[in-house]
Amino acid sequence: MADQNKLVKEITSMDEDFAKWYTDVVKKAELASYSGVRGCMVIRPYGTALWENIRNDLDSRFKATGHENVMMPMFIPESLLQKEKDHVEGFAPEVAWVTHGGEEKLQERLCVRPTSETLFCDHYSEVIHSYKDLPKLYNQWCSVVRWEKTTRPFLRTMEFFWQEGHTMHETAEEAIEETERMLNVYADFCEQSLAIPVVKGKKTDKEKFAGAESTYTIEALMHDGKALQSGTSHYFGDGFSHAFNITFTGRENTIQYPHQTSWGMSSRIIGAIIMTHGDDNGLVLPPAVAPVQVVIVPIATHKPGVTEKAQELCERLQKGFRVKLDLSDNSAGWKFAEYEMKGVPLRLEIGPKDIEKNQCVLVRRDNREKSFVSLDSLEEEITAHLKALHDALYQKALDRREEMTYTVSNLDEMIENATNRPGFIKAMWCGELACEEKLKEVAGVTSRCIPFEQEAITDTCVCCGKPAKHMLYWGKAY
RNA sequence: CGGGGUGUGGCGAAGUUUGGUAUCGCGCUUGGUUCGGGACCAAGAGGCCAUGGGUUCAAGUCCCGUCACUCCGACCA
Repeated sequence: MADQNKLVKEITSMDEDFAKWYTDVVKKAELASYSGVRGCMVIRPYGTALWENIRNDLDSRFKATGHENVMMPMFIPESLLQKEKDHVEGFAPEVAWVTHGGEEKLQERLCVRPTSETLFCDHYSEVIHSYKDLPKLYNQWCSVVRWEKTTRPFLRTMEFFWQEGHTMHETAEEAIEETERMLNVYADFCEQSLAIPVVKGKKTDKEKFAGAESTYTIEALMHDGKALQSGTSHYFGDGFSHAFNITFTGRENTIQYPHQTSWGMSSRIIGAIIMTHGDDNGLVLPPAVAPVQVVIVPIATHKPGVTEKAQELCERLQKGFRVKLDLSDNSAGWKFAEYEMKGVPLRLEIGPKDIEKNQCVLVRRDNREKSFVSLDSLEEEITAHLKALHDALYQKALDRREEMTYTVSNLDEMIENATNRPGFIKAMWCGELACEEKLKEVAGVTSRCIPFEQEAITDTCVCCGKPAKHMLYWGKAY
């Protein structure tokens, strides 16, 4: 009653301390907990169920675009990693090495995969011989290891879970098309399933993936105004093909090198969900991936018939939704708070008064609006409310992003904005690395992407004043 | 990897300044009463105070090291 809007007292409010709010939500919603291994987390059942839903949704999108799943080794011999120069330079500082097998020192050390381009390439060199073998459209679900200095649950851990697609194509055009196609798959997934609006674009050379010719990205804006790269798609050209000697006989009977792509989305996206939709009462989950879409809280279970009615309702709804019935002897109020903290989209309350009137109470997580719903039309109501909730989450996130997106035309404005207002900053750029570096130094921002949707703000670079080539999104990033 | 902070039952903390054998709240167990926004009563269980050394008759407390977590930078999905 002291604070009507914040019913869950155990979570630090966002305004007070966003970083603490984040870890509170991760812990209180039982998504993950720290493990005994430095920088690695235990993803708890609720977090795992969320990841499985994300995975199944994405996987079906990959299948629909013609991809097949494979499983590669988790070790990479040093010589294999060394084959592509830019790639190894990019990853060398953060790979973990296996030097012993049992008691014996290995002749060649093995790295624990930080990403699997080299393994895929090694395999592709064996299985690709003719243009008829192309395209190869492979994906793998796995975990990878990067020896990070600083870690945070989901956002940056030493081991993280992801999928990595690796494809080979006959022509550059086809590969570029694939790179763009998969970026769109990610963007659609974020918007349709996670209710997270994203900006699609291309990374600058400074920010692109080690070994890639070009890197595409989807960038999302978190509640605190920091950007989160939510998925990437890379076009490699034929650089790795040359390095790994992958060749095929083309249609004209000549030896050719295939063109490659890779693309990935990681368990970091769970961090994006938390920081896009969460509020001071905890997690808010988009219905498409929520482990529990509807929780049923029976009221006054000691009264005759209540438990039975709740069970009956649960069985009925399980046919169409992910439903949980909580029959524990915690108080109703405790349960309300608990499932709000865990972000369950809809709550149904059913008590003696409802049973009399053949209704139940339906409460939405995002705005906590209550309505009385007839049991006769419950399925329809739930479907409609889940849809409305998804749309509201998306719209709210989009509105916030727009509110927190600023446009600047010179260096003073850039510094003033970056210092005082968290969010995306749109500004023109000449294309020079020096300007990117200077902006990082004087304003603390990095280029997030060169958006596909370009606007002409001015015709000069925000930093040096020379003629501008592109409009970029800038910001501080996770 | 540089700078700061923190480590005490499962969780959150007090106790550290000024050494004297560990306290509180929540949670947990059992029984009972409750039940429409984190219920109440009663009785219990649970900690060699992160870790390794050192000082001392005596260390949660003082000294040195290590580890983990965390915040701010640098690096990165």
